[in-house]
Amino acid sequence: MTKDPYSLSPEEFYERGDSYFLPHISIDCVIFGFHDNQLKVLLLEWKDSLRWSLPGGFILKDEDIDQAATTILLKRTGLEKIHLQQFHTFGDPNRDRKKHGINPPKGSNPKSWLMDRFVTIGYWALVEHSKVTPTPDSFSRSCSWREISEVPELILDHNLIIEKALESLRLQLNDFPVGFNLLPAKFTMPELQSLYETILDEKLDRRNFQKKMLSLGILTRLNERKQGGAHKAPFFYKFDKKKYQRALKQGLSFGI
Amino acid sequence: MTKDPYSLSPEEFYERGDSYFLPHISIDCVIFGFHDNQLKVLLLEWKDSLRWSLPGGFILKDEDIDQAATTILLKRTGLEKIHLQQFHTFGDPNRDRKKHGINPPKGSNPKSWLMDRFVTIGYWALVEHSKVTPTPDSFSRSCSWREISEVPELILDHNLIIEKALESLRLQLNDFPVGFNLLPAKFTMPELQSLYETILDEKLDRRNFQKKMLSLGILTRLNERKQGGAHKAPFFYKFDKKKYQRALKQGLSFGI
DNA sequence: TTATCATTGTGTAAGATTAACACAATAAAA
DNA sequence: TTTTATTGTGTTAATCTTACACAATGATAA
Repeated sequence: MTKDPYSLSPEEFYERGDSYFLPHISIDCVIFGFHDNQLKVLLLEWKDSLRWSLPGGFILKDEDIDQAATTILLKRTGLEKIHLQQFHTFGDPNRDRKKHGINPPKGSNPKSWLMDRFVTIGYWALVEHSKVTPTPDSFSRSCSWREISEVPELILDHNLIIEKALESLRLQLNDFPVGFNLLPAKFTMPELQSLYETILDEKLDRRNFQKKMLSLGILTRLNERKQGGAHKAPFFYKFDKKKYQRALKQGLSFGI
Repeated sequence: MTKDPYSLSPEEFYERGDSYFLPHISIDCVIFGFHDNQLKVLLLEWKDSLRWSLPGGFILKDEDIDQAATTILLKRTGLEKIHLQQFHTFGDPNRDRKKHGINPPKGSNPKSWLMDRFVTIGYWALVEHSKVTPTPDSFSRSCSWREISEVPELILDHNLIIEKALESLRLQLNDFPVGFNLLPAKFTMPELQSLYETILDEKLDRRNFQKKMLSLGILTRLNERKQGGAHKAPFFYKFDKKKYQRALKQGLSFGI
């Protein structure tokens, strides 16, 4: 009972994880990144190599659920201080590994707490792709980015969880400029527009988009242009947190 | 184990409710009603008569969480086929009756599963005040409406849960005409406006409000006026579900 | 070296939506 | 019969959104 619960082997975890973690409750994280003009999610490939899943985990008996989600994000990406948005709790009674034909590793307890029905709490996070170090957990052999439109079949209802997360993200995008979290500190207007277009899955007018974004008063244009493209070099911008705080107080509309 | 879990006495429930229900997980419902131009919530008064709480309950081991919430709503109000909106899951590790000085009934097991830490899933519902038959559960001596601004101190974090529910309701109100669920089938424009003003907690222009509502194309004006008021008699309207379905397809904005 | 081309930066006008306000009609009470 | 507060129905001005025009730029092709 005094051992660090995160250093348990998979077998120990199956056998007696429930002495550390709440039974029947899990957390799954949809971690969004943006790279090469594509929206991506972080996925785990299981050691049996046939299954894919979302990064997830469990809640220590005396741990806050947001904290548990933060720990999952940290362990899979190396990132701290990232906003995690709880968006839905999934409680289909068939969320049960047994019912989905998932067996415990050979030699471990087939009556494990992990084989029970689980209610899972969904969180999403927006992270800067380049800052992430994808790190598998002890059940997985790899952790990697997958383009949102090319996500394979995942275990349980994880595909549905991604759908719901994306829906929630789109709604949030209208109320807060969350998209900026996906970009590096310096970005160009075409990059920002491409991000919005990808998340919302619709084309936007370049000129109106720029007007709207600048009118929010939360961007600072740098005296620097992005070189290397085949055409006119666009300016770099940065998201200005101080201006953002000021703008929030005036009750801005971030809808596109 | 074969007994109906909902017919257990409070003592039996404390003692062995966990052979029917998932441990550590509960559901709490914020049931909104509208009466006398006031927004109200349904509360339970405990048998010890010192505490108030939200209507809540637990999830059968093989039951869907939405279904569990539906059952709670039915048992407290007598209403079926009401939309329940899941809005947030509350997972503070101090959500624990012991830590809040709540004791089990005399004679029942002090180590009951019910005294453990619980993660609770919050749902809200909008119901027609006049159709509700407030019904206490076996732990409560009364079930009654309370005006939203006069809610007493509730157990655990139930006051916070109401706050979050109201926040979620306000956001939804901009995306869907949910408010109609709070009114009887026939209502006047001033009544509808008063409802919106109460939920949003702001005054609205009478003429612009009417224009906006009618422009949605989801209301039918009846050839009947509400008599009895001290002044000019306003028309009755009804919410037209067919028109609403048609309007949805065209992607309306319900924002006020 | 110069012309070409796709892209960026900035602006303007029409259309739609929202906000502010005016006045006649009406039902009950004075 | 008059008064009063409220309802029904506009109109106008202000704001926001949408659609589109054109010059400037930086790499590439001629």
